[in-house]
Amino acid sequence: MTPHTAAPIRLLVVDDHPLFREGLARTLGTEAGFEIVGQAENGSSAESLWNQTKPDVALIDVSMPGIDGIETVRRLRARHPSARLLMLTSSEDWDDVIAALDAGASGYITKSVRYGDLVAAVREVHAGGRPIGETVARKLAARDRDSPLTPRELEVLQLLREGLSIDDMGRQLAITERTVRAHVTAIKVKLDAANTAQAVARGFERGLLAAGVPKPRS
Amino acid sequence: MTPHTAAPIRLLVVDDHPLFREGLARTLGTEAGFEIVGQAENGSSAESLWNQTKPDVALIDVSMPGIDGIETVRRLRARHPSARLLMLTSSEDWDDVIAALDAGASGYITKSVRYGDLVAAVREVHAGGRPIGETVARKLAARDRDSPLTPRELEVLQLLREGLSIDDMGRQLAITERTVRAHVTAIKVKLDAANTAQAVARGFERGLLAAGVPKPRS
DNA sequence: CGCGGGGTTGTCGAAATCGACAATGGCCGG
DNA sequence: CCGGCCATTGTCGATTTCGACAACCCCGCG
Repeated sequence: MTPHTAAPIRLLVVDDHPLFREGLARTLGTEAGFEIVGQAENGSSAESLWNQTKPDVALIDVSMPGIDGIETVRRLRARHPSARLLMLTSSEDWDDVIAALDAGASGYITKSVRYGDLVAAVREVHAGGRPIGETVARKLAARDRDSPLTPRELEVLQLLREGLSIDDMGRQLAITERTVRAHVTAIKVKLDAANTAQAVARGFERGLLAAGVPKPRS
Repeated sequence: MTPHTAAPIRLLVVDDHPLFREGLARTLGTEAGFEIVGQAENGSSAESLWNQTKPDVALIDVSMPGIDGIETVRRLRARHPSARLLMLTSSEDWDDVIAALDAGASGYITKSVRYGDLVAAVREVHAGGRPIGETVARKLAARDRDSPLTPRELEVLQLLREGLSIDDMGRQLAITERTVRAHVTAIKVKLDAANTAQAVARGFERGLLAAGVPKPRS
């Protein structure tokens, strides 16, 4: 069972839910070849712990209060380009998947996987691989054709979802109402929607909008 | 600490996320006075396992594919009126809180609590208490103003999602535009939305609208 | 039987959105 | 270098929706 591991994989677990984090740490800690060197409950704590412990791999939850997982990845990446970061997520949010990989995550895995899959994923990341899971990979490949909207239009759709009026969106984006209307019109055409209301609905249906809370504005 | 516990609390853990369930089970299993007698990943499995193992307390996740936690509680309650069921939830959804307690859950606790709180809650449930957590309790008291939509309003929200105009909805529902408007207004007020667009978004966020395809019309 | 809530309808003017057109400048890839 | 896509802005009137009133009917509940 335990073939005298030459050097155990040193793990840092980052998750805001104590229950999950604790359970995960304890479970992985019993796994052969794994060593939990730290637990963090938020992004800033993760940063300082990384500096202190210099783990081999960090398991980072996507959604966290304050500095979220994506931002944490970005920051760690900036200071430690060789860091191996495996994202963990509960909901399969494609925006987050893309954002995470763009930010420099080595892998992306959902919390719905079986325990052994997670262990395998950690080992793969440690070995330099980029596990992203079958379902995630499949959807990721299909994201191009599933995103008929231009970046700007997507942005407008986000604001639309938040209930802003055309005027407010104009102010928010620092453009004229006319322009916003042009975008909204384009969105409705592209999503085959009769209303802004249906446009938003289509956004959710197509995964352009996540079910969670709207992203914080920069 | 004392290994010779007179009678350990026999626990059944029900959660669809293997990672979380496994971690929780292992962690609680090391706790003095606790014994994990089974793990279930869905409602039906939970039922049969309950019958087999007759646990003292069941930890049941709210959101699960297929038979969800609420329904599981309802079924277990029906067959085992004395069952002690502690609900676990990741998101603080008040509708679920109410539904769970109505269904017969003994307690309700969020996954964001610290580990010790969960242990305490399990013990409290086992002792016949009804822990519901401070935040949950506070919001529960205020559930009146969080009132969900009336059936009719929900129906209107569905149509709104499909992109129908006020007029079309009127025809569809065989009522006047004025009435539809009244419903729409009520929806926006209740969902705290500024637009129909945001109302739809809120519908998705609150789970009033499913991400799938709209239901076929009769 | 009265009370209250849900569902229904009405009116009004004010506000927002739509729709269809045309035009400019920037940037990327052929 | 040119064509095309994207973002931007403009104008026009027509249409839709909003918001805040008030009112009625029906039903279940105490």
